[in-house]
Amino acid sequence: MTGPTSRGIPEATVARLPIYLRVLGALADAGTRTVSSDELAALAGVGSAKLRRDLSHLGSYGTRGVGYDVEHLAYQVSRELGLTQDWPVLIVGVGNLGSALAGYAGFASRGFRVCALVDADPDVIGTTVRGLRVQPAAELEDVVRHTGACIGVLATPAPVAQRMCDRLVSAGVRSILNFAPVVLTVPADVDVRKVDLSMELQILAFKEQRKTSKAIAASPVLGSAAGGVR
Amino acid sequence: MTGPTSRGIPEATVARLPIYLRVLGALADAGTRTVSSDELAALAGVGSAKLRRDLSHLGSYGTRGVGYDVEHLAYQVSRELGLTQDWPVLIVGVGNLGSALAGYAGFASRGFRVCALVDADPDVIGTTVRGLRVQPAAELEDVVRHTGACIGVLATPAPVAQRMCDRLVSAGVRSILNFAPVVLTVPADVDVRKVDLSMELQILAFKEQRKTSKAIAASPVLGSAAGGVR
DNA sequence: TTATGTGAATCCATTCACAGCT
DNA sequence: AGCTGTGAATGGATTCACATAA
Repeated sequence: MTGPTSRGIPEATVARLPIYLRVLGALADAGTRTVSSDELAALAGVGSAKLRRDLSHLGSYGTRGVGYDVEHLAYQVSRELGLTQDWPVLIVGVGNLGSALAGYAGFASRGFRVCALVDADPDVIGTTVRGLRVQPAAELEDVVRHTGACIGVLATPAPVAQRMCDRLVSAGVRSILNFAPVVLTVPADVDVRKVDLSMELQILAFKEQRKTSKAIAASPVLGSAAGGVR
Repeated sequence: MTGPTSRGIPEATVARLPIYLRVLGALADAGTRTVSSDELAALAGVGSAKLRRDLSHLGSYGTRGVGYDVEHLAYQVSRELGLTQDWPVLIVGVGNLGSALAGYAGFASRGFRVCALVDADPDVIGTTVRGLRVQPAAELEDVVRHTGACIGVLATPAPVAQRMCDRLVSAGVRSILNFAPVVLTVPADVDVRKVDLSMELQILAFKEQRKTSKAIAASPVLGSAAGGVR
């Protein structure tokens, strides 16, 4: 109804579009004009059937017998993700992580513009980080209005994250990227994505543990002692 | 066969265990002895049926009519994730992000011990970051052997990430957390998890875009101009 | 002939609803 | 009476396999 593909791209597909976009960018930089679903899938680390299904949700941008035009597909993916426009981003909390984020090159290259930094610490307020003056957290609402920030990044300590989140929401921010190790409560029309650095490590630890115990079970000597009771 | 629950916890469940663990920790700190699936689910931001299904994969640690013992459940989740042991972590690349990670409190509290930092930049080598001397990337293999590092964290620029990854793998590291914006190629027995900071923002942008266009379509004035062709 | 796009089958995850235990 | 743990139903995502188009 609303668009070319009767709007409704699966969540799982959206989560992979940024990967495809990155690979397409690398291909374009290398001067590649055309790419097949097999090649693109291999570079992105997914199966080719999955890739074709994903792209089919955007429309028919491939050519049978040939493949996809790299430039054109990259543009279509960009547009679908909303990256053809400029997104002003406000970072709340300018500690180690916050200042690393402020300087992260991957943001600027995708249309994300860090437009303001705020912090509550008097020692940090007023200092310049990556060319931006850190503003007082007390004036967060003014900063949002003044910069037109659309997306808020929370890089504060856990105890104040919910409070800062509430203030972002009441100032009109409806998309939040949360690095603080807490589960935020927000109204239904606000989207929160959480990046939890230690969570990722925990999942790795789980898998590493399984690999290690499998290796022990497979060991002729240790295996019988550990698993072979009976 | 191998354990209490015939090994095979769904991927999706494993990804949520760290959330439950965090909430359980907060409850324990607050002195709560017992928690029901409804309460725990609400705090974790999931449905209670999903939570009970998830926990059922670990075993029967609840008491009908009562709920779960906070301490005991936290221990069981910890154990399942492999957090009752110590995981030496090596960070490769000590730029802004790498040094932020080196000081991240969430690591230490979950059994992850940053055991070494390496970098290729002569200006950085030899400096002390978070109490650790930065060692030369040239000696990466020696550092892995000497520290017994199990998990490698890649926080290098994109162009060198694959090379550093290869060297980690050949030195025996089989679990890698990748912050560099590239898709790494590794042997089948190596696990890689990728944290892509701009990817998360891109997904938010996609949703924000949908919200905005929905708002325009719903607007009596702008709606007809934007969407209602024909 | 080659490689896309997609029905159809399959697999996995979520949700419902309630039997069973305390 | 209350809450867990789980069959059964549902819903999404992945994979297969091929009709279709260049």
